[in-house]
Amino acid sequence: MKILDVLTEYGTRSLDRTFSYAYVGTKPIGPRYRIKINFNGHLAMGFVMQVRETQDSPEQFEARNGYPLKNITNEDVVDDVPLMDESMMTLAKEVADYYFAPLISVIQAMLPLSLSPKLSSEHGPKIAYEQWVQLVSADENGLTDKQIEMLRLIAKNTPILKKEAGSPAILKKLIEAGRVTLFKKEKQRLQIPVNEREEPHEMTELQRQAYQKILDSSKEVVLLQGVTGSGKTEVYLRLSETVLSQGKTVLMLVPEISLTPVMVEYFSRRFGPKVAILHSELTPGERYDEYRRIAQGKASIVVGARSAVFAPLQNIGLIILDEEHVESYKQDNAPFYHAREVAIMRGKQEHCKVVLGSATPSLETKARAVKGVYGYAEMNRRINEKALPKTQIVDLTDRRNFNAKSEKLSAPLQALIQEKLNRHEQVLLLLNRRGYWTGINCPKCGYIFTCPQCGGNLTYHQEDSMLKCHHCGYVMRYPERCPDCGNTHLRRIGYGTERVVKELEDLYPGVRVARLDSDVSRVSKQAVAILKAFKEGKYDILVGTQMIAKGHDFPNVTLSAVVNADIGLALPTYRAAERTFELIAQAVGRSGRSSKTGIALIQTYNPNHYAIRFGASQDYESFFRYEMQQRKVAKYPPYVYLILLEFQSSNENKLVSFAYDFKKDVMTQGFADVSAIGPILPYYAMQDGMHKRILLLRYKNRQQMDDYLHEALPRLNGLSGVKITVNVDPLDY
DNA sequence: TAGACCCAATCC
DNA sequence: GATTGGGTCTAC
Repeated sequence: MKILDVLTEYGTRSLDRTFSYAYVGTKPIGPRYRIKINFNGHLAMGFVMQVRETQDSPEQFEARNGYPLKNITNEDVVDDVPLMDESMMTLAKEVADYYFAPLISVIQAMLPLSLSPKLSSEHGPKIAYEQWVQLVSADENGLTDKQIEMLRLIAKNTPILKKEAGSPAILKKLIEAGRVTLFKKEKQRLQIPVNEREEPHEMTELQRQAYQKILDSSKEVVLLQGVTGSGKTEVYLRLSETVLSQGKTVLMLVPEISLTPVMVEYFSRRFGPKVAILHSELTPGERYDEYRRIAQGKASIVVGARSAVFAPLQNIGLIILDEEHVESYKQDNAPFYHAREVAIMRGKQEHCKVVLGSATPSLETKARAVKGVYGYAEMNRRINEKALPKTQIVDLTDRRNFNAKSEKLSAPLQALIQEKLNRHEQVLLLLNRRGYWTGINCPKCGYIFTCPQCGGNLTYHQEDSMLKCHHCGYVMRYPERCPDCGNTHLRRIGYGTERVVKELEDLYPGVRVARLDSDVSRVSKQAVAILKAFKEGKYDILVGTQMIAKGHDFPNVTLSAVVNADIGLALPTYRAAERTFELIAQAVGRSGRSSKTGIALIQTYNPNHYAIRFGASQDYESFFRYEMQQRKVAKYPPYVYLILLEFQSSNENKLVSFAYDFKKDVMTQGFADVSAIGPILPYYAMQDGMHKRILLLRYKNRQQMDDYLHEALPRLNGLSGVKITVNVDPLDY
């Protein structure tokens, strides 16, 4: 008798183990096939982990194990082939292990909906087919003129899409006459623009050295640190060329979806149509097609965002993570994986180089490069020796920097914008806050409009006159009066991107201002359209959140300004300074990328803060040294590891005592160098009726803590109705 | 006393 | 995650 050990589709900790079924079918079956199972009296999707033989009869099996086996028949087998190859399975196990995530939930994160081991995959898109017409014989004898016309068209263009051939009735006659046949072929739903081929650019001396150093490095992971404008992309392309010429494939990761089209264009100009795209904004159908195209070996380059790290490429020769420091590489819901870490796991497994590119590497990566764990290549000058832009810091606490026209845009900034507008050059304004006013309260009774779902602050959006919660998505219409005291005069505080646009339009009548933040880019393709229009000079000023600061090359921008550099500094995370430094450094790097000299301006209430000073002067090395000291003193990464545990329950009393019990359990293990912060109320303390507490573990010995948690989580999970989520290497707190 | 409701255990 | 079964509460 064949026994199947299967995972169920449910990604919970208590079900992170296999269940056994008897296979009585005849169809091929094996590891990584999906089957439909009867699980506790209901239908569910199962995922086969192992097939084994037993000599036992069903009765003997039941006597030996204490439960009867349920049968799996031919009808229950979903797949004809395994869903993934063994190496992807090994990767899934490693990711699940590292992130304390149920294995099935990692597998589900890796696969497009249609191939995912869950029942809902049955409603996913199917393979789309197109009908094609193939010429059999061009013999025109006995055909009508209309039929001959079509036959000649087909003869000239065979094979031709059926719908392009013309009248179906005439085509039918031609088929009956044996002149042509129909066949069907898989349709590729995602149309990737075809670009003209381009010869490689001559590399500069610095690029050539970096390229060679990466190839020669004995380390598998190499940090490529190149200042903005130093031409990292050309190095990526040359490395890819080398790897492709060896018959291997390339995985190219970019931090944001809006950067994929640009990168795809670079690669397709250089290497032609063997590029596939994978990211979460593709339609499920497009994603499915691209996934299969990659799995079938029809693409040798994959460009994509975070989830593309799981692209089913075979024979990988190179993985590149551009802008390695960007936090969007970390998934912000379970299993909380970081594409950089997964890429490194994959690189190790496939024995291929992993190149981490950045102008301002994350402290973790830089520290490892300094220690020699990673290889290191540097490009410290811009192409054509272009000077970095001049920078100016404007002290917002000094009233002399303001005039009567604006409370948000200082006089020096106003003057610079005017100067650039006069010269028909472009301006980039960065503000890390969406919306119009960022807070509403009642000056009479002190009532503050907060989110009833999660307690966060509500932001007023003028676009649709709504109050929105940026954390959980709660929306309400803008109230005319205070719900407490009825006062109709509400106080509006703070400002976001929408308000800055309004301010600019008032200050410079006739100016063309575009805005780009996640409100705008939520409408698909809007981000790409706005970036393109701005590049083409259809706008004078682009206002946006950090999504406009990354990777984009705007040749005509000669002024970039950070409207309020302090927003990031106030955030409750150990990375506040690093984020602020990055934002400023990136903003400065956006200005003056072509022949014109650029200038960058930083408005801040903390003009002497090291993150702002070093950011403005683009002095990464000094920032790195200073911030490393801070982290060492404060006991934060990269000096320690972090794990964030989140506890959830509807019963607050049980929740709190459970959280303290957990902490006690950790702290009484007698581990050295372990500290725990909390349990504390998280910033967002409620979520659909569930209370939350968090516990932050800091430790030095990863192996020790891993072993402990792998034992403790199953033991303590689900006790007294408290749910535990684990976030390994969290970026907040 | 039947039905509603909640909680914890179980799933092969 | 879905189902079940037991315990407790509640309305008439």
